[in-house]
Amino acid sequence: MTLSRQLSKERTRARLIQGTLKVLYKEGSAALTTGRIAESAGVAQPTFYVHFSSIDDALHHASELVCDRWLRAVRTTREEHDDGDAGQSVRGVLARYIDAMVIDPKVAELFLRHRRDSSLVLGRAFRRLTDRARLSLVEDIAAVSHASVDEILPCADFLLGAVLGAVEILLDRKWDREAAIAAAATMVDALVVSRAGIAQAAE
Amino acid sequence: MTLSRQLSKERTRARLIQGTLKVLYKEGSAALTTGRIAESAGVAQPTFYVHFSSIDDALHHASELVCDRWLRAVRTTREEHDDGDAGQSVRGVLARYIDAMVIDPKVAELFLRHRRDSSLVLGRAFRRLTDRARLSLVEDIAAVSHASVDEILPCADFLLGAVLGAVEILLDRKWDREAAIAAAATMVDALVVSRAGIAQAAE
DNA sequence: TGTACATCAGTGAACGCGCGTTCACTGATGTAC
DNA sequence: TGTACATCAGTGAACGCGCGTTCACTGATGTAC
Repeated sequence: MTLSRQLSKERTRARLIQGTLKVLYKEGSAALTTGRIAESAGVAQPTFYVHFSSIDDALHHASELVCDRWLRAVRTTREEHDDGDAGQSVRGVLARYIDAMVIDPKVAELFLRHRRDSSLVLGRAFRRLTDRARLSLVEDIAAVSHASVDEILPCADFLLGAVLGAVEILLDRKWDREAAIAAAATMVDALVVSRAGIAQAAE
Repeated sequence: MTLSRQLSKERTRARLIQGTLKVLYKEGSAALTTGRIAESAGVAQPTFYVHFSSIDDALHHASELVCDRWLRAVRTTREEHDDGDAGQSVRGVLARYIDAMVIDPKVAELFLRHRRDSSLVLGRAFRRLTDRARLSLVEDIAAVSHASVDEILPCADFLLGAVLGAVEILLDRKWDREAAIAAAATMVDALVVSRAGIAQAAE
């Protein structure tokens, strides 16, 4: 069963991208060298340059993969237990966003670690993803609460903060999924209810 | 006006520590070399080794400085506008914690960036600081609300998340201080009020 | 189907560069008399 | 106070190492006839 050239090349490329994320997750950005990436992918070091022009190039493609996957997941993720409610309440919306991140805990960890670190290509990609997710989250929350997008837009970062806080707690295995989602929903509900006062105070 | 040897050495050492933080903040951990640190401190590169045995050693001392400074600040910071209320309400407690971080925005940014990155010595120090701050925050919040430490301890990460969320928004200059503190207080209040249900659901 | 040739993913070897690290040295500061 | 010597913070030069990067080469896959 010999693989076609194209398929074989695509597999090696995919392994290199996974290797990039794996080294970054396990050893940190200081250990992210072409040699370590290639080793993690099970190929010789110069093979890295057959697929990517630099480590930044590999990170760019890795971040595209990761971001696309997350955006797709947040659109399709449904609550496991109570399907009828899915996305129809604040709690349901938060559950979708939280679940979409927790699907791949290692990538979620990388996101939390690098989302404010613009010195790495990954950080800059995560920042763009954050901008998209923030707007999308506001729209979804507005749709299921008695608030307009404009009213809660100023709170966007706090809403996203509640989601990321829940994700963080789940990654650290401190709470179970239901409790984390409930806590995030409590905080978001309170913030949305007080939206008039907050919006007024904001710059 | 010649400086004494001891004073001169202490100054160079302090400049190297500041240089370490400055390079890390401006150029990221990838650019954190002994050469760049020494350059930032205005000394020759081998001078770095007169004061520190390695970059990790310098980071260790830098993190000690930063963490000590923050812990002192959180104890002494008082609200600027309404002194009478200082620390006597949930809002007052949150204001103290948030202000203590925002005093030095660049260090706060480094904290947010590296607090989950255990590959750097700084990250590990920040994690220990987080553990101390979390417990301290829970105690302070419990003292000003109708809740015991045990009741809100499970929520500790969400409380800290609200503080860090406010700090993040202030660093990004999206809100003013009052609005950010008010929003954090709204979320924390809601969480503390619902503490019984949350505590029950938590593992 | 079989053969001769073309393509190309992957590799070993080699290279220059920048880094961490060491060390003999300098000259200003400190000290003993 | 003055002098001779000791100390030591800071430095220029040199080193080895690991990294990114390049390249000629290999051998399996693809293709034309």
